Amino acid sequence: MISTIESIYHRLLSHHGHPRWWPAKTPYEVVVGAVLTQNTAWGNVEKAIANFGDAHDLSLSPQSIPLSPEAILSADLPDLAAVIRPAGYFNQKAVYLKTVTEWFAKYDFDAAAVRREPLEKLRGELLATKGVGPETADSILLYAFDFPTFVVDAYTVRFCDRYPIDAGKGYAVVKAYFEANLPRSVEVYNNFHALIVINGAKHCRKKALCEGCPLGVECGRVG
DNA sequence: CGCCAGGGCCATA
DNA sequence: TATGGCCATGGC
Repeated sequence: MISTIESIYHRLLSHHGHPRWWPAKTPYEVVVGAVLTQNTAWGNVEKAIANFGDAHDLSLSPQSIPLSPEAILSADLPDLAAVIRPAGYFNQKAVYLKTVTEWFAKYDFDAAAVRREPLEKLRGELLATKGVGPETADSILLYAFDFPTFVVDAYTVRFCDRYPIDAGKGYAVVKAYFEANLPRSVEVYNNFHALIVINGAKHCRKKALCEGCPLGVECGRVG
């Protein structure tokens, strides 16, 4: 039902406005945020991001590390872990930040160079990177590098469950469902996933009935 | 106090 | 291939 999914998208868009995601200044900051937010509240990610320092500020503590790929690659693991501590799982994520940054190094930390490559090739490389699963890979490709790949996350699954939308089960199946029922558009994929998260965080958190949800009476089914 | 958050890895069967 | 344990902080 193409019209159904699209109508949901437009209802969310008119209700919440243009989301303008991902909240980050640079493509590399999206990459870092995508790893840090794994199973973690965004507020904690913001605290972790804020802990990265300015390379030119000599008053910073020795463990301070600038938010740049070069600095993260050369940083000692314990120091990096200390910086990202508020994001949780800091020992794992410190390693993951290094491995995903090593991937970015293949393109000389150049976002434009990444954008010249085929989507599926990049997706395969990212999925082969330790610490990068399907959601993180698609978040990076869509939000850092503007590739048309739909992001499926916990919010997306809850969203389908509550509406309800029978998008199937499993990451690849749900992703394919959305992509098959929407125009292949970076802007639509970007906005739709952002709106699902924004709407979910506001109205449809886990174990909470949806109150004031713009989607209508169907939304509120707990499944 | 317990539950949960914009997952992914790894061991086991 | 499909579960289940594990990782860890901070907000509510």
